Amino acid sequence: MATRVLLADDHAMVRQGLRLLLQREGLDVVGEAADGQEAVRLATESCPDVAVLDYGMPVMNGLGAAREIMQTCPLTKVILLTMHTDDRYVLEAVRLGVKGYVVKTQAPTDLVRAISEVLRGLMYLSPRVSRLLVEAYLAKSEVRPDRLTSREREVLQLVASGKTTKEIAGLLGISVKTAESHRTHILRKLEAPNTAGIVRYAIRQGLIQD
Amino acid sequence: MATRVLLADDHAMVRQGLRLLLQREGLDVVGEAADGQEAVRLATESCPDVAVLDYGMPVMNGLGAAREIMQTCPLTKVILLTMHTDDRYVLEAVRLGVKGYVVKTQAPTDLVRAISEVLRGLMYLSPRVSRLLVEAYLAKSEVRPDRLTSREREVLQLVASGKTTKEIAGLLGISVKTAESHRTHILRKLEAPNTAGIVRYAIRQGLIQD
DNA sequence: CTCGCCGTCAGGGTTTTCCCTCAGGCGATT
DNA sequence: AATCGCCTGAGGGAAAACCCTGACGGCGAG
Repeated sequence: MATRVLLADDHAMVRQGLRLLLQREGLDVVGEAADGQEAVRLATESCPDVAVLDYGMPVMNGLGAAREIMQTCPLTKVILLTMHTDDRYVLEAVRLGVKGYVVKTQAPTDLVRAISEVLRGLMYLSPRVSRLLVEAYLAKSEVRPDRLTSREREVLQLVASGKTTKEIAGLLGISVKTAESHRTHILRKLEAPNTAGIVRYAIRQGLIQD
Repeated sequence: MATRVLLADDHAMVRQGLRLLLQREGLDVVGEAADGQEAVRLATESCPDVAVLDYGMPVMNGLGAAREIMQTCPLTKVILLTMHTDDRYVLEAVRLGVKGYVVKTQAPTDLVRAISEVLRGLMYLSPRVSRLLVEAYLAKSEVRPDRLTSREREVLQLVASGKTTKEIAGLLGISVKTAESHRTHILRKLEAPNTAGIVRYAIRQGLIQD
């Protein structure tokens, strides 16, 4: 019996293309979803062997869907499909128990290989992704989530929403120097060169609306 | 002789999927590009019948690539492939001479239909897009003060990706003062108070990745 | 052929960000 | 008790962003 695969991506065009790619490899695509919730629903019904989930989907993103699917169908191997190679995403996903992490910029064979590997009980990460992980290991002997404190996250949201340091100080009832201090710490922890990096991070994490 | 198609998308996986979709329809995919510049280079060499360009690509986006391709190969019909249905960009693309505007959330048949339509000399817009266009036409008497020029959009992308004004000037081969000038105009047109607003706008419009 | 928009560049100004260092209080962990 | 992380705050300086004004050549529309 062929391997049963669930495919989730909000772009129907991309989804169909991937379906063709997988079918050509002899895989049985048993379901397609356009968002995370639909993916969870379909997975709950069929509990496929593999669930290939796009990271950036509306309603519920790939990571959220992965969490729920792995709870209801522990035997389903989840592979995340993503546009970016950000190491923090990978760490979060791996910590959650995702079996594969594949970047869309890679050749389709990468996804096919990922599926066969996770079916054998192994974990598969796209070359670029694993390289990032290795570099992270070498750089700091331990993989650190580099999490922001709650206060820093609060400041982060305000910065990303366009507030100046002075405004933030006023809003939080602290001195400008303190707000500035938080801002500096955020830049350090995120390894961002400037405000633009802060905003992109905040949006990626869903901390602010668009 | 089969229709010759150039395919440009930064995600190799998506690109391959689309290639399969198009080949299944009897189309001849004569080239694949991972960014706008590569697409322009390949198009200049082969001048295909149709160029299917993803909007959100690194180095040069789909609209920029479309502009250059249409200059060097006037006979090549350009179809933009995009994640978003933003009316402003549709209008700009149409004004530029793009023959098709297809949204990735649509079924693959939408792209196939678009190709056959533009080959017949017609214009094709995805259903959701054309509805927005009609609405825009109806409300046309109003002026759009916040429409960015192509140069401004170029600067916008660099700002949003974290580049400083000095770096942007170097990258574009213009003076720092000119880059600063563009930056100022962007802030005005977007009614944004600072960099954060620029980044959020760029991400909303899908002009930069993550 | 004007007129306006675009892209180019400049001077000169204020404000904000970015980057150091340093330090006290406070709560939790060791 | 001592240490550590977090929040708080400050001084001071370099860089970048922000905001005016003004200018000039090009190019397309009226």
